[in-house]
Amino acid sequence: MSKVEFSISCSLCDHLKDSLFNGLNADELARINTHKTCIQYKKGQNIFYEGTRPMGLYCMNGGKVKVYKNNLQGKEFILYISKPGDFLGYRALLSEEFYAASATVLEDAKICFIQKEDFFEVLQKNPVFMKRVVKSICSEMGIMETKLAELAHKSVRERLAASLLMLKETYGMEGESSELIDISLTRDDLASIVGTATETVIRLLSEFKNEGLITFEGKKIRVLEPKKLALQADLIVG
Amino acid sequence: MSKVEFSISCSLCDHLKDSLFNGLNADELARINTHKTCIQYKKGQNIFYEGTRPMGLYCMNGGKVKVYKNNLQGKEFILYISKPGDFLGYRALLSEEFYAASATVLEDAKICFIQKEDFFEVLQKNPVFMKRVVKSICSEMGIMETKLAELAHKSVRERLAASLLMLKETYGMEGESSELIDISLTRDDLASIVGTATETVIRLLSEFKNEGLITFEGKKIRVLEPKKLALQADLIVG
DNA sequence: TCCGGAAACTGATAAAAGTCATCTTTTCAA
DNA sequence: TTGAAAAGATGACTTTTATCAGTTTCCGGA
Repeated sequence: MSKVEFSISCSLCDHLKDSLFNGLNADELARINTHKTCIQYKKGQNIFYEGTRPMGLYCMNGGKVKVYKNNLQGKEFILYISKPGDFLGYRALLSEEFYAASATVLEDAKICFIQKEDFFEVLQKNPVFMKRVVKSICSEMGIMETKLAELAHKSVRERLAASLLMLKETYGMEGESSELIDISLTRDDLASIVGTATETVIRLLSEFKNEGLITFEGKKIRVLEPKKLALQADLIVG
Repeated sequence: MSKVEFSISCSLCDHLKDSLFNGLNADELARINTHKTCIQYKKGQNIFYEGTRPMGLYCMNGGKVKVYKNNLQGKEFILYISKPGDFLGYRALLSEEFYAASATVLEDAKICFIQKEDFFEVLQKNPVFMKRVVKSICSEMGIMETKLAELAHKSVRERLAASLLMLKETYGMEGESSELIDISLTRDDLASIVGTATETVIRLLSEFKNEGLITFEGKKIRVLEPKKLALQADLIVG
């Protein structure tokens, strides 16, 4: 397990345009850069643990990271999957609490760490940036409200279909009439996203496959019939 | 169904000290007051509906309100129960989206409506207030993350026990060795909080009663054995 | 290239929870 | 005060999903 440092200026970052930092001026980006450390993580490495104190903000430059909670029995539930341009761990930073979740690398990742003082200074001096951050957080909360209601009343089958569609929206690679979900998740990970047992995911995936809704390509899943999948997810009325 | 107006200055409000407005100066409170309208609602009346556009901020002065989402089949899931001092509907306001949930009065309520322009002006001119609002939202998100993980992996029995304890924490009236949950919820409401069927709540409540963990007092529930209930909720290790 | 462990898969079984039907009790308004 | 509607309760039954035990397949490092 190696943690290799790398160096990239925020102003030159490919993902600046997708990030909440987009729109900051040169001075502000320089301030963000001041004490920044950028590290390459390997699959399986941990970024932060639930219950520890946040010291700054992580900003994704490459790869994919899962943010999850474990219950007392060790069962995992994945709250988010972060991709380049996303902030990581800013919620606990802004609420001045310990991390409520842990973060682990799913696919080899490059992540920059920004000292909280630098982030807070830019945040306090730039009301437009503050507003954008607040808007993003509140939008995220709306998504979580929807997830809560779905988790409460949808069946596992419906939730799996909905999760596949969500993953397609976020990681989908366009094909002619179908889309490949370009993220390699184990059945365990998928179960942790849906909130169910691994065996149940395996069984339902093969049902969806037999029904012609999806196919497997190596470790990845291709969505053949998004409309029919949306019907299964009870997202649209049949 | 009558909506009776009433009048109260924020600076004289009993609940100012519990509210995010606490700490605002006289000028700022005056600005909040400028276009404020205060209305008394009866049980069952609606405050706002999912899918509509927020025009301002609701601030609870009395009573109790449920914030909930309905799924396509009409099943309800209660996201929050708001009490005096709480803000209502500020998430959608700050994310500039439509309401993602609906709000209905559980117990006769007095609610003030603050025009969004007034709220935003105070928010933008007072960075300390902004920081407090952001901190509160992020803290709320942490609670939702925990709820999501619990909903995913806890049994209905565990969730009901946890919900009763949560209600006790928020609405508990101290007794000698037991606490009365001072909010009258129907079994339907309780089912919508836990995310289960009404019959299941009824059965589990009578189990808890037979096990001596709770008793019923009129429409309310008294928690006799919070520690044993916490064990049932799998919140502490037995 | 071969071995060991992880991941994927399958089947059997049990437990949890939803649904439906029915009945009783409570509440509230005419 | 009473009668209808809402809320609460109970039983029978079904479906869903978890759990456990076992097998097969895949993949990376020695």
